[in-house]
Amino acid sequence: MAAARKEPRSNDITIPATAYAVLGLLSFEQELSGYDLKKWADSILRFFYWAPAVSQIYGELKRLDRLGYVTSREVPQDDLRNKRVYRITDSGRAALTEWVEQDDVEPPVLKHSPLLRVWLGHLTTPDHIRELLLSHRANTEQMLEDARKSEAQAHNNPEQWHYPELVARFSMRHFEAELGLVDALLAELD
Amino acid sequence: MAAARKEPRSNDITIPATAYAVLGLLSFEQELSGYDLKKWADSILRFFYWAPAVSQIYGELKRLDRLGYVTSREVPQDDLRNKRVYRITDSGRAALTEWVEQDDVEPPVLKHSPLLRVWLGHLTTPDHIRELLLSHRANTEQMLEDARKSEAQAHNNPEQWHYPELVARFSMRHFEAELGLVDALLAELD
DNA sequence: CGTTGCATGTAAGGTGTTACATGATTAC
DNA sequence: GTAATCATGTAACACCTTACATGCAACG
Repeated sequence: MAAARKEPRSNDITIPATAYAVLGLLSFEQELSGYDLKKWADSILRFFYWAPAVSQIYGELKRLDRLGYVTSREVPQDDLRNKRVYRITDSGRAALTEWVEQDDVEPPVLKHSPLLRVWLGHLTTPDHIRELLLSHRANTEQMLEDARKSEAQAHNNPEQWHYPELVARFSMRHFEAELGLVDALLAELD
Repeated sequence: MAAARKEPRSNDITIPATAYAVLGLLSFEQELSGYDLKKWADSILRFFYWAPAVSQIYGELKRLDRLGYVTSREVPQDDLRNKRVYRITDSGRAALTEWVEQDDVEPPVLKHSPLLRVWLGHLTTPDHIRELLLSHRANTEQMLEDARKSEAQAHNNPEQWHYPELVARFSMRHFEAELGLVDALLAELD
């Protein structure tokens, strides 16, 4: 008998993690526009997941709408402009919860291009590699700083924000750890 | 004046990092088949980058061939079966080196779905979240063990393997750090 | 005798990006 | 007055995966 494959749960249509990420953003706030969602994703999600392109967010919203996971309405903006705000439905919240509780945890995906370059160090000089690592180190420091700000923000917020705060702290430490790893590697380069 | 965008260097056709990863594998060994490359990628690249599907490897090889970055020849296998082995060309080595030395370092991409789920913890119970983290922890421990083996292998090998050894050690520490972060998060869950 | 490894590829489809199009308002 | 922010979307394309097709050899 064919071994249990994907274990499609109940009435689940499988949608990508990105869709759940967008739905997840909507599970915190009342109503958000596609534009709002993009800003949010950029300011929070990018630390531990990643920030989808604007166009993809609009696409995902359309999909979520088709599935009945969100509803939307137009709110008048200025004069002639309208904006469309989205709200998660009960069905959407249920689907999202099911996804969160899903016991089959995919491992994190890491694509560390700086390291990929280091791995190919035999093609260039140690100086180049060192420079590359320092550049990566600077990027990481920037991320760490941003993550710290994000953590501070999450800190003074209602109960619902407990988990985001924990995750923000995790991210902070993650970037701190990365700095340590880079430094150790730099030290070993000699 | 339009700000410098992608800085297309010299005669560079931009090919994805994956293509360089495959080319990189070929920069160590003399000749490898698509099949060999897949095994390699699975056993090494996956720790800090990621392992492309078999079919993609064949696709990338075709592209690299078109670009003149690799050459191939058929070697008779058993009876009727042939296998095609690839070898990096001087032009390929030059292109790869240029890529390694490129000063515009893209940051690592992390898609941490377990954390994404934790972030949405308000939708479920702390027990579920704990379970999820323990599951992720077990996966990480497995990766750590594998990375250790890989590091040990890289250790007793010729000069060229110095950088892979450093990277293997980085990966080891990376997974150790991840375990630490998960444990800290678990502790804070109370 | 069934599974795994060896070995190579095609086809289809989903995921995600960039570029483009449009246009108002606000800030420097 | 030029750029940035707000605001939404389409189209084209690149990337990558799964499923499929094929078939021998070796191991248990």
